[in-house]
Amino acid sequence: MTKEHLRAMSPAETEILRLVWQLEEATVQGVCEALPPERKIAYKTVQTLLRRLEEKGYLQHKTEGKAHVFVPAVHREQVVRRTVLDFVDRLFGGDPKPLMQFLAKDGHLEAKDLDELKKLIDNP
Amino acid sequence: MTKEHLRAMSPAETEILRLVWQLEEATVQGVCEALPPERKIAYKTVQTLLRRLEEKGYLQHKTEGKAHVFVPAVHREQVVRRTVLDFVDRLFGGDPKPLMQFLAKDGHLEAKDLDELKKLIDNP
DNA sequence: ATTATTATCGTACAAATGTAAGACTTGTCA
DNA sequence: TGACAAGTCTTACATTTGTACGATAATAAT
Repeated sequence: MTKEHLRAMSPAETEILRLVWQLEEATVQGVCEALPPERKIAYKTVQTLLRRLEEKGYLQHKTEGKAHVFVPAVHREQVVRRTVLDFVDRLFGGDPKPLMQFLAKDGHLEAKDLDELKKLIDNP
Repeated sequence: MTKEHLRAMSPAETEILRLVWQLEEATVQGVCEALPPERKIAYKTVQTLLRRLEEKGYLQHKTEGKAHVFVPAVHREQVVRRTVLDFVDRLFGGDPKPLMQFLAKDGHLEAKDLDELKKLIDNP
């Protein structure tokens, strides 16, 4: 259970890790391109963030050509779980209901999504 | 709208601010007592955190006896909103659905809560 | 092969964060 | 009214975070 020892990611790191998950595997370039255009952040900075994520154990890399290709080193689900629970702890003292409520009324969900969600609630 | 200028709270600050919300108003003492017993953190540290929250504009204080009584300076709903949306942005790229899903199946919700939630979904 | 391109690696550095101790002040109780 | 307890105010300090540059190394193009 290596997972317990993972130091928490910082917000900026979280942002980057999400992109690696999305891309499944990614070079620095790749991440840079996947960034929302309004998010101005230097190549070198992304590089640093990826390196730190690797140091912390969230990513690994293989070398391909001259570039590093980063891949997740722990399951996304696991990380999401820890991160969300921690967030709920800090902001709501561990009670997820207020968060659900907020999302249901303020979370910009489409009717379709809400429907899906109800199904999800019914068969867990 | 003063609200836009609020610097983000740090995780530790969030934890403390939540307690002030819970208590409605609180002294350093009060917050210390409201902390979960497993959370070991010095009086002086709580004091620092409260001061920083005030510097950042989340709290104000009045003096009562020799102690400061801290009270929220911005609406909780507002802060929660910004904080949650920011969180969803970083971890899910702005899509709240995965978060809802996680909460629905992994969020330790009681059947009763889920029911409530469904009602909430139906009349938003 | 020489050059241009593109990466990485090591380094930097100010600001924020988590954590708290020491000095000084002020109500409070004997 | 003077000592004491409980506060605040000032300061500290190691770490982490956000942001990035310069030197160097590897690959691709000519």
